[in-house]
Amino acid sequence: MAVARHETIAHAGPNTLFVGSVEKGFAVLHAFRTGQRELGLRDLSLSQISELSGLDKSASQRFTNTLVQLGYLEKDERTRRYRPALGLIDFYYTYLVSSRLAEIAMPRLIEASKTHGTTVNLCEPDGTDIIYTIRVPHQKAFFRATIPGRRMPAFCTAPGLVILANRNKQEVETIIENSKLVQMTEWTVIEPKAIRKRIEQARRDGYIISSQQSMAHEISTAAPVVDSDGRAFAAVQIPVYMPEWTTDMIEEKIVPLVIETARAISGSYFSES
Amino acid sequence: MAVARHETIAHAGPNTLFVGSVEKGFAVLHAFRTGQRELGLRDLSLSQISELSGLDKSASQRFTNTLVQLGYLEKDERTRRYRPALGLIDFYYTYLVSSRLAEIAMPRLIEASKTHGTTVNLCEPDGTDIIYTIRVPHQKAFFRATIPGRRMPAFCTAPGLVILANRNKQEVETIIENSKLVQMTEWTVIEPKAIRKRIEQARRDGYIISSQQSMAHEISTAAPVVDSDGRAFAAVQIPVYMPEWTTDMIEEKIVPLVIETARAISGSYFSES
DNA sequence: CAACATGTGTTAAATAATAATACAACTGAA
DNA sequence: TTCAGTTGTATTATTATTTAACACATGTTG
Repeated sequence: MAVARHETIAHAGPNTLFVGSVEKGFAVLHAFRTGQRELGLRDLSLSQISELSGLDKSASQRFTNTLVQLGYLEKDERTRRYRPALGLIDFYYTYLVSSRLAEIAMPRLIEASKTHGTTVNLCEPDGTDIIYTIRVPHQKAFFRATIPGRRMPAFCTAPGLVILANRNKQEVETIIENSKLVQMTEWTVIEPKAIRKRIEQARRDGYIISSQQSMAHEISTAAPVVDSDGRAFAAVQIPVYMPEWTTDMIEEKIVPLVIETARAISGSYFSES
Repeated sequence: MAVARHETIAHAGPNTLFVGSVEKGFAVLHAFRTGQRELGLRDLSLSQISELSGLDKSASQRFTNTLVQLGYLEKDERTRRYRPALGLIDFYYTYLVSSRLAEIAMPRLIEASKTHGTTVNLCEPDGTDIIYTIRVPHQKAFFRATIPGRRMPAFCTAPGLVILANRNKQEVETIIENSKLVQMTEWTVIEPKAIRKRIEQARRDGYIISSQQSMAHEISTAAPVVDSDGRAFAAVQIPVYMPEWTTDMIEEKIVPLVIETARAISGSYFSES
């Protein structure tokens, strides 16, 4: 049982320096993300939380109560349901404010978004995913697609692929192997060979244009942000939409903008410190 | 001692339904926010974490380790310092994706930002603060001032004051009483009488223009987002900067835009459900 | 209205978190 | 380079804190 407690949730943090209660608290918070994705629910009942987090009823009760007291969840006393509360926003601020990358990138992303009136995003890799770190929105889009913190698979997104293009082959293989290669749209490329080819192409070009790979009508262009060794640790991405934009227009206007913005960020990043 | 454990950090969660370890985990994360604000540090050593969080060395060690394993902190093995990690971004997503307000507001804020090429923000009240929930940035500004999750005192910000203008008097008094009335700039109004007057004015007008109250050269305009009882629970805010914008221009262009955007959000909010 | 599901509160039991300690690794001054 | 001081790491016995089971209350649905 002493071990089972950790196994249940995720890791084996087998040593005495791992506090399981912290993990369980976060498990409750994550239940809301999966609850939204899988069940489409904004708020969850105690038993749903229990289900989604893998904690038993008693534990769910204690952690939920704790999170309410701390201001990370709020409870609707009428429906007895819980939902994420404003306190959670603090962590995004905490992350960004201590990120040198974000500080350098922000003004350049804003500038870039004004050039052609497009959305401009900064993405960072996390395992087999990329995460949208900063978004400067300009077009309306499907709500979830406009929120910072959104995760997408690296293998089928422009930012994911340009980042892989500037990583060594072993890393690329590891990511491809561990990715769930699922179709996001009917055009999504999921054959490892074809994916490697696209990465190869992106490495030669220094950018990538990715059409309808993760969302219909969306064409996504991205270029890598690299450190002094040429290793990518982020990407600048600009999405545009299909009837209005053609590949020719993108090649002419978006590609140079994306490349230049990414290069400027890379440059400042390792010159300033 | 049994009690002291809770007292140390913050609350009295005196019952058995409160899990102290969760609070301590968050205390470590918050140390980074205060560390950034008070010491200007991006990363913290173990002893700094201990200092800032109020946890002893052993506890800091355990919680820090736990948070690293969970992906919320990362450790630079060379300098032995810790910093916030990418995992923290998940919570912003979790909050926004389950917020009906955010979903309704997002497209309207984007639209509004294009009208005159200005930044447009959505703010929500939290105790004596307001928090910038969604930002659609258009102008470059002091980095920290551009990040979602930023907190500002309600009493000296346009969004704070318009929200108070649409709350009952008791709530207003409570907030004023509990606020630390400090000068943010040399023009900040900090006398309770004068603050009440500004709130009164904002109630009559349905909006507020606030000049250099929290930042030099910044003029901030805001209008309330209200529920079906007329109670404000958010605000739309547009900041503009001083040489370029004059009060007349703001009255003419920004005020109607802010009011209309806030009204549209309010309308959708309680019509859709 | 009954049967069921879900939420709430309390408890004894013992696991998992604690804080003290000792050791190791840096840091910088002499 | 050495040494003192500081900071980080690892281990442990102790027990306070979390646990899970239970019983009760409340709401929900056929």
